[in-house]
Amino acid sequence: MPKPKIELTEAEWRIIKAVWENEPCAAPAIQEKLFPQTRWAYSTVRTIMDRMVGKGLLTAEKMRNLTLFRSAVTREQARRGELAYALQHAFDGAMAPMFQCLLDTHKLDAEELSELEELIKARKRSAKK
Amino acid sequence: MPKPKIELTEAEWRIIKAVWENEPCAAPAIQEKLFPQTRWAYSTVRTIMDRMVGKGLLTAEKMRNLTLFRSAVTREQARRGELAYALQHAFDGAMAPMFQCLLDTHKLDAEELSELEELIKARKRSAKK
DNA sequence: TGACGTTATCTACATTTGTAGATACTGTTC
DNA sequence: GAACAGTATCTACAAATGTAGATAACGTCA
Repeated sequence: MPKPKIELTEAEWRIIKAVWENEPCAAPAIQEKLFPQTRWAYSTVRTIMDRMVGKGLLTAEKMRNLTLFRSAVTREQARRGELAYALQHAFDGAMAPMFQCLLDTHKLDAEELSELEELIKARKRSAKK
Repeated sequence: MPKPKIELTEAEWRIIKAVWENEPCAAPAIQEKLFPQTRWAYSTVRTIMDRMVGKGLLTAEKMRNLTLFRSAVTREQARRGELAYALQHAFDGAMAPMFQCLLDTHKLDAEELSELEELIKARKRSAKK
């Protein structure tokens, strides 16, 4: 069965995104990469990453003096987890109100709306067959 | 200006939902209402509610021996906050991938898909004028 | 006015998260 | 083999969150 409930904190999101883009990678590289935005010290990054390994969000493999990290959940899984959280808590599991809110809040131009329509049509087609 | 960044924890969601449905209300009532699902003690509920007042999520008004609580953010605001969090962190602000993920993850039948299409069409109309 | 049920207040403690300094180790290069 | 740069480990601490017991105060009804 799939990973149960994937939920990431803000810091964890930052890190796993960097990992996805550099996989496999060492902690110092991630720290450097994030430093401009976060100003985090190496030990900060490393602590979070180690904790993420404990949670099953990353895996670590030690080679000589280097620890290589890899993501243990895919971007899709993480995204789904985040959406599931919002859907469950804020919308009691009801999709329509969620879409409604999304459409109400984020002003999309006609073109973007058409794009969404396309997505739905595509889904309809694939569901039908 | 509107409330900056509204983010609720799981426990806070539970409570504010109960408040929205009973507003204005006293803490003991909320505790009783939630007890079947949560098994929380009165002091647990009360502590969370007091902290929520501190965060500006609820307001409290003391009358004699009773404290009446009211929500300080609307359901819509809270929903928007939750979606904004997901959109920002999981999708880097891009709506289309978010919709895509939503459609991929939660299987909707033809009817529900049409409903969504309707929502989009309605939005198109109102945007046009 | 004393007892009782209701509500409130205080204090406490474990866990998780954010943050990082200090110190130790390792492999490489004179 | 001493120095050094790069990496890792350990320890720490504050804030936020989840959880609740113990105690006090209030209002009401005999």
